[in-house]
Amino acid sequence: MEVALAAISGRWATLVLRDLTHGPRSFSDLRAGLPTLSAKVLTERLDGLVAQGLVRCSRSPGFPVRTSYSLTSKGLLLRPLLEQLYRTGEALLDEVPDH
Amino acid sequence: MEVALAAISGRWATLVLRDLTHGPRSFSDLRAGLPTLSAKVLTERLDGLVAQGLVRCSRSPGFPVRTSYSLTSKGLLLRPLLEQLYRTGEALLDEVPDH
DNA sequence: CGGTATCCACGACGATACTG
DNA sequence: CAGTATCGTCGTGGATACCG
Repeated sequence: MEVALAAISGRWATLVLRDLTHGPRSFSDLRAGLPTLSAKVLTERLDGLVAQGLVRCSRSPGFPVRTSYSLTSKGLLLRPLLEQLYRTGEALLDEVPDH
Repeated sequence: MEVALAAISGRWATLVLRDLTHGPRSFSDLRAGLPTLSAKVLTERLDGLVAQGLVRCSRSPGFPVRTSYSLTSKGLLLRPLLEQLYRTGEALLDEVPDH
């Protein structure tokens, strides 16, 4: 469990991973999907995810540079967990407050 | 998803919840199960979980005091998520490092 | 037994400005 | 476009000592 928790640790890492489950995304795509996330933090999260082997990054040559972030096979293992996060969130919202 | 993430936010909150899925636990039980967790942090996590309505606490009268923490119906909703965390953790460990 | 009180360290996060 | 640099805030967590 601690291993899985480390993978999704931090609120933003999880939301970045969710976006990537829908397909490859550029740096700007990710920023557009997470409007309140600063460039610095996004860079930090991506660096961490790449270091953990969950995400890979490819860059186009030339200028301006284009990047493409995508999930590795290891990153794809997180999909069921992300789906369960979604389902559990819905169940919690359905529950009457304070009972 | 953000709702579910909030529920298990923090590494320790999740591990406390896991212990409670096995039944009611006293403060000492929980400490024994999480040896590296300080009393202060355990108290903080429990207070937070109670405030979120996921855990309840009952105290025996007399001295020395005995407490019993258990999951509420809302807390029980987290069970599938905790199981998925376990399964995902195992899958990540099976994966060859760096691929 | 079941906590509090203090203090401190570190990482996550945010805002703003700037660069290859 | 895709970041880096700098600075500051906040929450989580650890250590130690103490209390009802």
